Amino acid sequence: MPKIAKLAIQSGLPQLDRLFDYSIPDSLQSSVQVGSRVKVQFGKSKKALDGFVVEIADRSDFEGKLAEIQSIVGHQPALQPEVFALCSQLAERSASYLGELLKIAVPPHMPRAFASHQTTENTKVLPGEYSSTFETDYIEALCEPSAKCFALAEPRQVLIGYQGSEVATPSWVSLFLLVSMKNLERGKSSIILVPDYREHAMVIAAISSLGLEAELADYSQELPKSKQYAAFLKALEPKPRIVVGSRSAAFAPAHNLGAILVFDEADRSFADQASPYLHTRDVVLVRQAIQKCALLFAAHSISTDMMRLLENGYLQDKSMAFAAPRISISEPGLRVDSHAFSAIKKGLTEGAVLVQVSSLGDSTSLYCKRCDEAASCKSCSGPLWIERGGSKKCRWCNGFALDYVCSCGSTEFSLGRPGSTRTAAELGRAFPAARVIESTGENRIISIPQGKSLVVATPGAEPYVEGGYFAVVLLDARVLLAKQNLRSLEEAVRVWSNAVAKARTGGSAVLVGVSGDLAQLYSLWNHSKIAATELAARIELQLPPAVRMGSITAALDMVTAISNSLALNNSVVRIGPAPVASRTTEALWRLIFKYPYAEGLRIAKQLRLEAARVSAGKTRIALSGRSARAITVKMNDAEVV
DNA sequence: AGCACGCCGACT
DNA sequence: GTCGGCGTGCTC
Repeated sequence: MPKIAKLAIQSGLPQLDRLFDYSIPDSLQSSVQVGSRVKVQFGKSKKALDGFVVEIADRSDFEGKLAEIQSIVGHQPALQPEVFALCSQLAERSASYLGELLKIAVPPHMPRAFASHQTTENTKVLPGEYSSTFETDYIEALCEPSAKCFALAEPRQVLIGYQGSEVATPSWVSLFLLVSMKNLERGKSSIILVPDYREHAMVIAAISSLGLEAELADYSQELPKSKQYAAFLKALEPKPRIVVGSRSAAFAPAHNLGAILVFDEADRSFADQASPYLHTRDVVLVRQAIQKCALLFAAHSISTDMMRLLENGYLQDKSMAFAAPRISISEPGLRVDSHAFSAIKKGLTEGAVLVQVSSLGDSTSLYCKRCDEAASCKSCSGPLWIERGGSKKCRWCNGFALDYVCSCGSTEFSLGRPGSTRTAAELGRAFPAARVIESTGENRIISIPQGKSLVVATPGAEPYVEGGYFAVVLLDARVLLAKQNLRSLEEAVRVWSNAVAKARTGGSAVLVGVSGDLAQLYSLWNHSKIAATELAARIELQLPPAVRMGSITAALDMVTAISNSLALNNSVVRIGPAPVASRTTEALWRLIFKYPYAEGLRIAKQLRLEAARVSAGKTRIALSGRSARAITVKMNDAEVV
């Protein structure tokens, strides 16, 4: 009896978000299985498209004549049923469509990388020969199927050992690897998600020093596409693995998935900047619900999103037990005040010191010496700053303004707050014996050797040093706090804490220029009180994450039509529409809408229908020449405030 | 996305 | 009479 296959077609067309039946030719009867990637002729397109077998059935409900599957790609099913379920649920929830999610979840087939891929040796069974600072019971509890936890991680390095070798690594790395090893022991896989390549490098380094490379599927985005495909193929094998990666690894196939482990979920890099604008936090919450695996978030601070999930009981608090770091605070005053100065001085007598500054370059701003006017770009009127090399540059358009003259005719300027370069130069003069290292987002240093180094770094660019820093000074703490942004407080606390976590045991930290309740709570490392207070304020103001907030961007007539349809749901609060700056000649308007979490799925479905109806036939052509979406829907857009 | 079907204006 | 404009709709 010839079978038919129900296929999800991988295409960029929203209206094809359903299954299509194809007959399986005799020659492929034995090889086609659920999850197989196949080539099919579809519609009027000349070249064959990729499809994924979602179901195999005896008969079809389709009236017309079925086309045949042309060929099969690869020999392992490329789309696991769980990953298919994840993609379809996320497509619904994000007002997107299956094809777009499949593009994220399954990389395109690469014949050469496929041919050279070799299956690795069978996983060696771990005899539990590891040593750590964690109780076995604690690790076991985190590994329980369906355990959903948050852990405030000890803000320092700890030791982890396996079969005689021992390494010092950040506490969260140690914890994640212990959970992964426990899973390997039980024949289960783990997925470790990290915000960027420095954390990625830490995890990979620890895995290799523990001798676990054979089970590693390295999902790094830094690797060439062929290596990324090799990692996908390795994760696809029916063997337990440790998958390590960033956003895209949340979709990685995994044999017998035991746990998903996420470090620092509030880092911006977990929010996708491209459609369907998903946040990794939401992706893993949905995946956990589908696979019933363990889910563990760890961080050095508590985001309001984590706090919300802890308060409503969705996550269990499994914070590590540790001694709070020593933090002193100083009142607003001089930028490098006596507290900061003496901490740097004392730290440098023993080893490396970390100084966190808010921005890179030489000077964050420029003012005319004669009329005190702020210098601004001639072409876009953005503020000028002085970059590392000493040139004047525009913050908005990145253009150079080398021969800038103030509108009053003066060419004499005074400098604003120092950036990393000038801070490094000034501190270098004050501490001539120290080796001064500057690390910024543009020019990042992953780790430095031990020794008397003075490291000046912007948030997120702090290098690791083995054993940790003797002192950590948060120099521009107040500047980070004062950003005009809904999340400035939790973001400031997060970046301070990630810096403090790089101090050694017994090292000191100084929070410079912040006073009041926040400074008091911070010096006591009372993250739960800080997060609870912040969440309470958001609930009072009905701002995320107390409610969800989304946005719709399109031409005014389309936004208005969709806004009217949203108005039918009286739990939705609409703000706008307001015009937004756009690079295209066409004027774009944006509507912001707030809605309760429980309404999310219904609203996403409604918006998807509405957007398809309103934009039918109105696809505009982007400047690049490619067709672009006429309507952009973000179901979770915290950036708009 | 492609591509065909379909129903109204100026042409050998 | 009919060639062709691109609005509408379908793709197993």
